[in-house]
Amino acid sequence: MKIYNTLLSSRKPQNITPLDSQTVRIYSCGPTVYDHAHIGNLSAYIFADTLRRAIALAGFDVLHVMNYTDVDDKTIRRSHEEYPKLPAAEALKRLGDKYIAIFADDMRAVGNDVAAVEFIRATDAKTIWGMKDLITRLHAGGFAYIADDGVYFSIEAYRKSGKTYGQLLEVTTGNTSEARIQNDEYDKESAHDFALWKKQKDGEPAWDFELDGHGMAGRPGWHIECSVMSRQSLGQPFDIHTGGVDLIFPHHENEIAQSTALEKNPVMATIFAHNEHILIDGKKMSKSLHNFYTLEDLVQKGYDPLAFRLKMLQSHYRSQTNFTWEGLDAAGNLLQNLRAWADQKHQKAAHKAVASAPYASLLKEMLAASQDDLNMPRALKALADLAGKGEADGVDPDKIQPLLNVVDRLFGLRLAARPDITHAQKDLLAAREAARQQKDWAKSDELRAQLQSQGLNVRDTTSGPVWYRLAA
RNA sequence: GGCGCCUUGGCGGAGUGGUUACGCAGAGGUCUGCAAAACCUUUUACACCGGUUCAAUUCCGGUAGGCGCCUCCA
Repeated sequence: MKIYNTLLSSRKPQNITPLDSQTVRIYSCGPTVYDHAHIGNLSAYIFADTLRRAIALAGFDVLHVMNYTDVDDKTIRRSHEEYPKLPAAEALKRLGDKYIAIFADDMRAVGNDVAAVEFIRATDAKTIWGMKDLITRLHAGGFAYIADDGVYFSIEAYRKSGKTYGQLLEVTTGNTSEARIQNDEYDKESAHDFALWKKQKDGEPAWDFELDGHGMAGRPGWHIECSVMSRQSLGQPFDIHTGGVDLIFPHHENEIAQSTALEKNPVMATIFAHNEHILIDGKKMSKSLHNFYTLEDLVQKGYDPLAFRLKMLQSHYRSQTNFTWEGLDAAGNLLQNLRAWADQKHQKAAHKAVASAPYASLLKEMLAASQDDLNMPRALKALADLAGKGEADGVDPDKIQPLLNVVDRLFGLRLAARPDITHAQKDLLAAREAARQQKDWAKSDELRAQLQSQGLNVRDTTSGPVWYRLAA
């Protein structure tokens, strides 16, 4: 199983070989829970979910952890807006609870297996303790310094210790943007230094912290959260760190620096895997550009969240995908066709003995593609071949279910457990067929209209009528 | 300004130094009482200009256009 590694030392698809030779340990940067996730956010988690699925199907055990960033500027600001009467800490907690619940619903809706992931909140007591502990040790080790508004990490100290700041991206003074230097409003010593801890400002929630005799009540910086949560839950180094390409720098670079400053081994994770962004009208989808959609927007327009998942799987995770309604329509139609294929398992008229060899080889290709840097478009081609063949030839009642089970484990499209139609609907179907046999076309068409009103269409085959469900 | 990436048929999107993926959509036809997501056929794609090669969409160089990161960000 190969996956592309963003680390400069690799920058190519790399074999996944778990450090403990058995369990692949994955850490995925999760959402900041201050608002609904947009579909670009969700695409990152569809990527992480699919990666875990492919690794598991490749035969490894997997330990998958994802964090919730539930304390930062945005969450604090929003918590004041939504809960102005509550104390700051309580408001923040409530806001986190609310958007975590919404996020979890969105995750399930797009087919991500939430039960397979361990979620951790940045404000969990254990995480907070761990961050204070790490900051204290970084300070003692000379990698952190205290400024008026908080504690900062010193890139210079890190470099002087012989380690590389710039494992994911060449970092030089030459590629520091003018904006970053000019808009620098913090008390840090040099441009790339970043906050480990921020002192409390008026109205902000705060955790007690004393560092080297200084009262530092405040809150953690963003990067330190992931360093601590990943180590607490997975150990260090671990196998794969995922996130969107926007997190490559500075977030992941900073995580590496914090996580390895005090270690002999400068490796935080063996592989860093990043997904590309969704584009809208050729531009990155982002909250600041106001060109984003939430899952709710799609649902309100009548789209199935799984059609969005399928749309994402139709393009490679490392290529930018332009999001269009037309494209979502296409994915929705494909999803409907796949469901029609899967639903044939309930119908004798669509059953037919099929040789195992073609099923087996397509299954093999499907898995091979997923293990080749998560080439889901290629895997989907194999699935389409299989499903297309099924529609043409009928499905084998003995082989279809085990096959659907594997298809679901890889794609997460929920094709395996689709229910049969009701007895009443079966009776309608039989009555229509009887009318047809008697060439009572009027009655036959009337019964077909009835079925259609219940979302069922019928096609007449040489072995009898086969139903399929209309959209939704 | 620095670094990196991309450019494939109506749309989306794989892939390959020589044999027209795949999905969706359109057209024609088959089948059908009519239908049907069924079947067949079809719409002769690889930004542009050079180079390497027997042969380039595929390799190299350049041009144009686009995108991303360098600042919160999936």
